[in-house]
Amino acid sequence: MAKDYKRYLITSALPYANGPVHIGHLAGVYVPSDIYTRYMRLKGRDVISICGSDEHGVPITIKARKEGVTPQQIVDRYHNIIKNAFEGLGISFDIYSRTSSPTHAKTASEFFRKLYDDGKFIEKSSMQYYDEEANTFLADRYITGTCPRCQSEGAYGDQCEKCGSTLSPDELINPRSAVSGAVPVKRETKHWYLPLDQHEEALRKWILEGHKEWKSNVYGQCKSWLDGGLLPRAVSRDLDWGIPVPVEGAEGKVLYVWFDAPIGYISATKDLTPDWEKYWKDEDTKMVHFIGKDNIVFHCIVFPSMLMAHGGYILPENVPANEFLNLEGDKISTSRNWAVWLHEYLEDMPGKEDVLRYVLCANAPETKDNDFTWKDYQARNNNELVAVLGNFVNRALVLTKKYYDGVVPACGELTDYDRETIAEMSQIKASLEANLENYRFREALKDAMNVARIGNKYLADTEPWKLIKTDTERVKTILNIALQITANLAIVCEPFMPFTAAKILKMLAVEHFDWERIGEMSLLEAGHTIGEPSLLFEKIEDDVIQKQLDKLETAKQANLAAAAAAAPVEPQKDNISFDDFGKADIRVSTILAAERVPKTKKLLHLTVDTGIDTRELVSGIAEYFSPEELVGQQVLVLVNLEPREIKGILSRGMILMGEDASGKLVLLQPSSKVGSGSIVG
RNA sequence: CGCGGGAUGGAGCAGUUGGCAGCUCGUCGGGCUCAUAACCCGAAGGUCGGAGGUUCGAGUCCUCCUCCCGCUACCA
Repeated sequence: MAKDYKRYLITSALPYANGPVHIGHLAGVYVPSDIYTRYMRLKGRDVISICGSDEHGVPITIKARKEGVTPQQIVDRYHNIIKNAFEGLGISFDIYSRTSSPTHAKTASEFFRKLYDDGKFIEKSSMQYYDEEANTFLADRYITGTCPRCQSEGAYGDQCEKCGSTLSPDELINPRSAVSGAVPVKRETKHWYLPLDQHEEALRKWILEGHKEWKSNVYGQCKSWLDGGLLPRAVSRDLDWGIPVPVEGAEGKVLYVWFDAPIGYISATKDLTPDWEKYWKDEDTKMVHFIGKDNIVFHCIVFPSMLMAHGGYILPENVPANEFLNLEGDKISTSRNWAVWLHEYLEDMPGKEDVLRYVLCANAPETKDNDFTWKDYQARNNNELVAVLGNFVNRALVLTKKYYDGVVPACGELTDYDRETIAEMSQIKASLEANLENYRFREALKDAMNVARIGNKYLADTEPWKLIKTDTERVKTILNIALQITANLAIVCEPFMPFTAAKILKMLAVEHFDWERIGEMSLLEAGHTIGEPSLLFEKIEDDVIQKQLDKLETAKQANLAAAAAAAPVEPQKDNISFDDFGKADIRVSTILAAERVPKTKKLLHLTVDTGIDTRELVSGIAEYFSPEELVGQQVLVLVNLEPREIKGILSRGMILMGEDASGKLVLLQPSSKVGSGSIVG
């Protein structure tokens, strides 16, 4: 903190170009980074703000295949939507680049090659699943099959969502490619690994000893990784979309998107300025990564390891990662279309860019996940922006217009009360700057709003509208001070609400105020003529909010319908003989006891009377049934299924359930009670 | 026993090294009328997720537990 940096390099997480940007991205990354960058610029510091689209990786190829277009068409579409939306909100990157640019291909390629030539990689061959129809190797996530633990369908190669167990693709029963549906085959493939373990000590010293001031979520996450021991990490993939691995015999292989993406920060800087090296390689540069919590490990462990392996680069001085923003109580989800999309907001709410910036900053998930609701948005606009900020500015300007025809009156003798108010104003700057320097943007925004609060209180206490009848000299001083406070607002709003700051300046008929003058009461000279007052913010009525809520509801319904339609009825399985069927022993059983399996989300530990015996089994149905409602129910149990140990409990059988396309489970039970042990067949 | 973060008046959040529990919004009462019925003052409302412990003193430190979120390495 004590160090005096000569220049600042601000990066914001590269948005992945398989969808537009939503309010979660904004609140977590782009609004804070823009506030910080604007503040740095206002302080007159040498600062550049870097961002761009992250355009490689498997999900983009999948999306392209689904839509029958090329990956390039996908990324072109979203790159443009994202870039324009950022501009619309006043996010002031010095450059918004993209990882499909020629500069990036060259930079990433050279970066890899340097590490390769210096022997920084490990080469390893392994057998991986390959989809012969789609001609592609399959990431774990893109292999589905039956879970070996809980027998449920649709488990992924890395995890079963039903029972929560962590899997490897080899364990899946009847593996299928999620890309084409084909049965995948094993093929040998060679990849390069970055041995993170070799950088463990350096990382440990750098973060755990050198950066104890990092946010607790970031520091804790890093500590946990470092304490757990790092492993070599693959940095290449078998894919035809991305930066080719620049090594002989590496045809058909590209750089892993997480190797390629952070280098995007470097190549974007190159596109911005020929002086890029002084930002990346000079110890006097302070680099700050703005990211969401899902990115912590890549920006604190993987990318720094890459930079250290390469040599010559500086490491980030801070990584102020935010938590997540929810929407109306539910997780924001691109695939479920549960989001407020920035480009749509800008269309639906023209002229309300700063309202969104304000709400997202005031409610930013700085220490924990927060919730965005349209009602809260409306309340903050109406009760804070309109009532406190907009109203004060309007009062000061309208009174000046009315009493002095828009000419700033001279400040006369000060009363004790004036001096108190001026003293309060003089304290704003230190607090505001300390909060901004330490990434406490919510608190900083409060400091800025306090200026308007001070102004409102000052007018209420001095009552110029009464004094104008008795003491016109005094009113001049009061309005002079009110106008100086208004001028101060123009400065303090700039990092948070640039559109509003510009509007205030225009109304004051002033070009610019220097940031360093915050707190001064001589910003406007007596005799200066101000411009026409207009409203900074307008009230947002219920119907506008209702429209947005309806829109979300529509998205939710459409999404449910689409999910049902997109998930067609499972095709019929291969025929079996009567004998095969006869092997299955299904009995009507009664549930005697049920309790949750501790530390799991989905598992219930059941005791059932099968008629044959009383036995224990574990079932992944806890999300749909509470233990209480199950006790006493009759269900169908496949009793001669091979017993399996789940979470330390031997499960002897499987409850048969009906499952719809959304994964919702229902009990199958006899239409009237029959004896336990009754045969189903 | 996988790891990390979180839980504080009705809502959203602060709470630095342990020292009288704060802020914004909402609610109620009052004032004001320049202002977008906006503004100003006052009040009510919290056993700080639960249980135990350390201490003269715990929201804060220790132990255990519950719930929410994220990560768990081929998930961007």
